[in-house]
Amino acid sequence: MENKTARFEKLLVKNGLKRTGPRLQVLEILSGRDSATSQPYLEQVMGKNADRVTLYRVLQAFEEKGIIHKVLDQQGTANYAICSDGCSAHEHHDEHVHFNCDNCHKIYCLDTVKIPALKVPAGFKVEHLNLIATGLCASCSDKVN
Amino acid sequence: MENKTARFEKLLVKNGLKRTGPRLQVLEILSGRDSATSQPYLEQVMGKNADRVTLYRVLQAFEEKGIIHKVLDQQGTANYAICSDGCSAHEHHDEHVHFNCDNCHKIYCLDTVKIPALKVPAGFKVEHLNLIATGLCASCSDKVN
DNA sequence: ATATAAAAGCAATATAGTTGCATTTAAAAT
DNA sequence: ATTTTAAATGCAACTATATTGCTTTTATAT
Repeated sequence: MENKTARFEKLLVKNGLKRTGPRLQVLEILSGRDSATSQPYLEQVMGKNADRVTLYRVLQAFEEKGIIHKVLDQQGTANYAICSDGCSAHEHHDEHVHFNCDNCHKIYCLDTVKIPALKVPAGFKVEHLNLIATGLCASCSDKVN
Repeated sequence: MENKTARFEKLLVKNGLKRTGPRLQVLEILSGRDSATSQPYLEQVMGKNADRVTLYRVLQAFEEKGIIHKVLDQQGTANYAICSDGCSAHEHHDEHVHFNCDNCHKIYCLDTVKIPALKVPAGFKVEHLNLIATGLCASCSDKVN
């Protein structure tokens, strides 16, 4: 694999964002995880490397640029995951299913599962769809059996 | 229509809950609305008729008994709506679509729109589905045109 | 009328997120 | 290399939502 940090630096520059410590660290953390990551977790892991407010602003900037997307968990807490290709500042294309495991509480982006089209009552104009499934993830249902 | 308060009182008794002022008022408010109602709104409307904590506990009790269901809005704030028949303390059956209007911010329960079944990756066990659509509700898309 | 479990009230605290402003710094311009 | 400057960070204070422990009140059964 190519140098990861270099890739992240390019990504920042491409989006008109300066190459800063907190930003690189957030990308580093998010890219190393197989599920969406909560703000509180990020805050804890980053420790004193960045102020809480900085973290919030980094996340907001990344979301606006289409670098990450936000998904709320069952408690309403923000979780973030790196976007698939095809997202940009102009539009997110993350209309995949999010799977919320009742056991390990991880939130998986099921990129392969598309949200089916929907018939809504007359007059309603659907702009975006957000489907959250809950249950047991592959790893946890394994353990139970 | 039959006396509404009497109906609510029966509902409480049926669920082993005492007939109290705050509880009746919450039912009164929720039943008079055409969309899900946020905790902050309820708190404001109830004013000094009930303590904040009481309100939270009423909502929690109702949810546990299957009288109301909770849906989080895009900010992660809890909103509540009276359940359709068929919900109970043992299980909720509110797997309808929630429609979140970008303009008036009302959350509609689209009871008639069922969530389509879903194919998920091997190993994942889906327990519940929660589909939130955003866009313009019938009333708001009317106004725009 | 009384007893009692349940509910409500009150105070304090937790958690997530925001705002305004001063300081620092990455990167552009010289 | 230095300087400049817009962008980013840090800090302090604050807001909103939600929770916990404990005391008092009350709906209901006896």
